[in-house]
Amino acid sequence: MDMKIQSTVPEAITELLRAHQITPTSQRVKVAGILFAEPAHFCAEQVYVRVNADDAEVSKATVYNTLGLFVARGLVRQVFVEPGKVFYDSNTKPHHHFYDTGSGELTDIDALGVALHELPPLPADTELDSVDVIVRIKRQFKTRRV
Amino acid sequence: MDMKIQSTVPEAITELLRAHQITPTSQRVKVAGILFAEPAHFCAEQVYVRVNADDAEVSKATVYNTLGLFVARGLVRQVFVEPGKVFYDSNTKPHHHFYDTGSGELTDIDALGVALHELPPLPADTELDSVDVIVRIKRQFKTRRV
DNA sequence: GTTAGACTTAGAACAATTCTAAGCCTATAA
DNA sequence: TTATAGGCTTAGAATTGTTCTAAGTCTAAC
Ligand SMILES: [Mn+2]
Ligand SMILES: [Mn+2]
Ligand SMILES: [Zn+2]
Ligand SMILES: [Zn+2]
Repeated sequence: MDMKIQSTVPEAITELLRAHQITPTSQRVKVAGILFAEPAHFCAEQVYVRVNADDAEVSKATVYNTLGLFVARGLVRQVFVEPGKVFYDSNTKPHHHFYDTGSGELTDIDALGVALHELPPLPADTELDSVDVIVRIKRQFKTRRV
Repeated sequence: MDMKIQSTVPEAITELLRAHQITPTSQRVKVAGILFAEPAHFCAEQVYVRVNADDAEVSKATVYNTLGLFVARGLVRQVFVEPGKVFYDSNTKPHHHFYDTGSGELTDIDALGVALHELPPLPADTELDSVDVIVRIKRQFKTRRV
C-alpha cells in the first residue's frame, strides 16, 4: 500500500513515518511536513530554509540525516540533474522529469512504460534498479515570424 | 559532418580540434588523445591521471578548462549519474546509458527514438535540449533455485 | 530516578569544481 | 630580429554541497 498524506495534519505525518519504521521526532515531522505537503522537488538547502522559516530549530546536519533516512526508507527519491546538487522528490510513483536548464526547475512526467519495452537486455548478472528519464528543455528563443 | 578519430595519430586529433574551432595546444591534444582513443566515459580526475601517466605536464585547472571547452564545442558530452561527479562522454551520438550502481560503470545504449514519441508536449515556450535516459542496474543477488 | 540508546547539533573535514592572478607562449607587427 | 598582445596554462585559494565527528540532549524502559 502506497500511503500518501491528505493534509498537513501532524498526526497523519506521524503515521506515515511510523508506517515506514521511522520514529517520528519533532525534526523529522517538520521535514516531512514540508516534503509531503504536496509533491515537490527540493534540494537540501531549500528544505533547510523552509524548515527554519520562523526560528532556526533544525540543524543542517539533521536535514541531511533525515533526507538520507527518508531515501533509505523509500519515502522520498533522489534526482540528479546537475553536478553538485541533489533534488529530493516526494513523488515516489514511477515517473520522469522535465528539467528547465535555465531556471533549474523540475516538472513531473507520468511514467510512460514505453522506454522500458524498447530497452536492450540488461548486462549479464544484473537486475534493474530504476529508469530515470530526464528531458532537458530550455526557454525558447524569441522566434521572429517568417 | 560528424568527424571521428580513426587512430591516435596526433595529426588527426589536431584536425579534429581545428574543425571545432579549438586551437590545438599540446595540452588539449593530450586530453583529446585520451578521450577519443575510443568512446569512453571518464571523470575529470581520471582524465587528469591518464594525461599525466608519465610525468605531470597538464594541470588540473587545464584539464577542467579543456573538458569545459570540449563540451561547449560539442566534442564531448556530460553525463550526470551521481551527485558530485561528472562523466565526460566522447560518444556524442544520441544514446543512453546503463549505470552500474555498484561499480560506477557506464555503458552505452543505442538511442531508441521511442521514449521521445511517447513524451507529453513540452511546456509552453520551451524547446527540447536533450533527453537523457539512465537505466540504473545492480549486480544480481545470488538467486537460489526454487 | 537511572540509564542506554537513539537522535541532534555545531563545526570541522572533505571532494569536486571554479576562480584568481601571475607567468608563459606564440604569432604578428615594428 | 625584437617588442607586444592575446590567448593559454598554472598553483593554489576559494566555493559549494555534503559527510563526518564528537559531544550534548531526549526519551522510553527499567
Ligand atoms: Mn518528480
Ligand atoms: Mn556514453
Ligand atoms: Zn508508503
Ligand atoms: Zn564533428
